[in-house]
Amino acid sequence: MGISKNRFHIDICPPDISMEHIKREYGVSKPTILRSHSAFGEANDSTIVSVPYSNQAFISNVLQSTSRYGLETSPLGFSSISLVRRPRARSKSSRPSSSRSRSRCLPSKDRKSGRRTRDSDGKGSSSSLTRPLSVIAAELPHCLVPDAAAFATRTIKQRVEEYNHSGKIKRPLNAFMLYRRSYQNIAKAYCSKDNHQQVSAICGLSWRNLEQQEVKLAFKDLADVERRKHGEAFPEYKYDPLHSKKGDDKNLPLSLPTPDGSDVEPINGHGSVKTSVAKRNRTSAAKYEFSHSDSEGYLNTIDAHQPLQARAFSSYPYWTPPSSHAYPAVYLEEQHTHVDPAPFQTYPPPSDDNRLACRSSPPVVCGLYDDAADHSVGYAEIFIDPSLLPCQPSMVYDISGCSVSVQGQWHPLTAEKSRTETMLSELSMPASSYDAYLRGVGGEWDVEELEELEEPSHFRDWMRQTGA
DNA sequence: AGACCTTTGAAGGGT
DNA sequence: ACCCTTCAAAGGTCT
Repeated sequence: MGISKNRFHIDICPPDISMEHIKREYGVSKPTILRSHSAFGEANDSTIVSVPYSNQAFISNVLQSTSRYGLETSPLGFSSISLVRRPRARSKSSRPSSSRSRSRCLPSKDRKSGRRTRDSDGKGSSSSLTRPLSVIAAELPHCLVPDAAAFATRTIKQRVEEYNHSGKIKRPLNAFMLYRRSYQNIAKAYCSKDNHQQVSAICGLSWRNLEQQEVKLAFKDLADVERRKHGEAFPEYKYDPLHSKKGDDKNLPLSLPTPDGSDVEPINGHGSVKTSVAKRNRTSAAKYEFSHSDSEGYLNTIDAHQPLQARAFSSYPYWTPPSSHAYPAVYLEEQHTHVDPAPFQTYPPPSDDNRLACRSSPPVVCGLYDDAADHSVGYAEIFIDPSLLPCQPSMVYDISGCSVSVQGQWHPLTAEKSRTETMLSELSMPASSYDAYLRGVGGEWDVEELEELEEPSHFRDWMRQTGA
């Protein structure tokens, strides 16, 4: 849904709320139903209600109500976003081969100058953005903020697996890319669609003009970690832009040794392999001496020094697909470490392969990344988006003996067990969701009868079996 | 189908 | 040292 200047739209799903309730809930006199549709392709019709906003009380009402209703767009200080679309670059056949896009035709200095011009002349996007995304994110607990620290500290095994999957070694993310990755979901809330031109513009504006220096320094530190870990995973990798042009390197197979010395298949990459052991002399001066095995300490260090962006790094231990706000999102993740899993619990988000019916059959149940590289004992953790629970978001649940983290707090509880069972029963999840939960995607998981999991001990046993 | 768009920053080669 | 280019993400848009 687009966002208009004076109204914003709420996706109420299912539409079991009366107009009177909407008026009372949101404090608006004339809500307008824009459309009804089947948001999940099933019987769960969704009603988009357009309501005006003009005061803080209304905003507060909306934010407090998002535990039950999905918030499609936010009223936080934004007017409509419109980008002045640049004329498309000439077709490949009609332009010089050395230029691949309009922007790339320009010197970097001119490109940056062009960005400033677009911003300064008022035609740029999100000129009404007045607060940095990190601050806005802290006020939108229902929005996902991917864990940049967890991303930057991905293990060598994870990075090699990514390389095996993509067939090429990706460049490490710089500070802005980490920042953009963290707050893109916040920025999306102010885009008409998942328009990444707008997302980039919003993130760029926030990063360039609004974000506090401490936040940027923290992301730069994470970028240093990302580069260092990338170098550890691919010690022979060397960025080679002259030979990495898309399309030009398709016939340039590279044989890259893995960190453990074993050979891998030749690849098409955006890097080349140095025959010598010499690597670039990294000029980055990490503020914190940090080993991957001590990511918790690293995060604590960051949090102690940079309280503002702690929200960004500690993040939330769950992942909420954009279109499934209205239902609890429950994820299942294999944890293989006895260390506080906070740095690892959100990355990577469920892939398309193991994401279960996020848009088709809420509640969502996901099997997350399974990284058994460094750990031997696996146990299950379940994550529930607290903003989607029909109760206070600060509650901590314990599902069948498994620790459950809510709002970044990790508490292996025993006292709240019955509450969880009560909560689950109150959710009235359709049988198909349980089925999906048990089956996984594409039949990758074993299917067990629901009855066998009614008892917590059964569930725990089941998790141990499947997690072994 | 695949390039383009949009952002910042890293890193390479060339001058 | 400076300039220029490419590419990291990412999904809609365009050719």
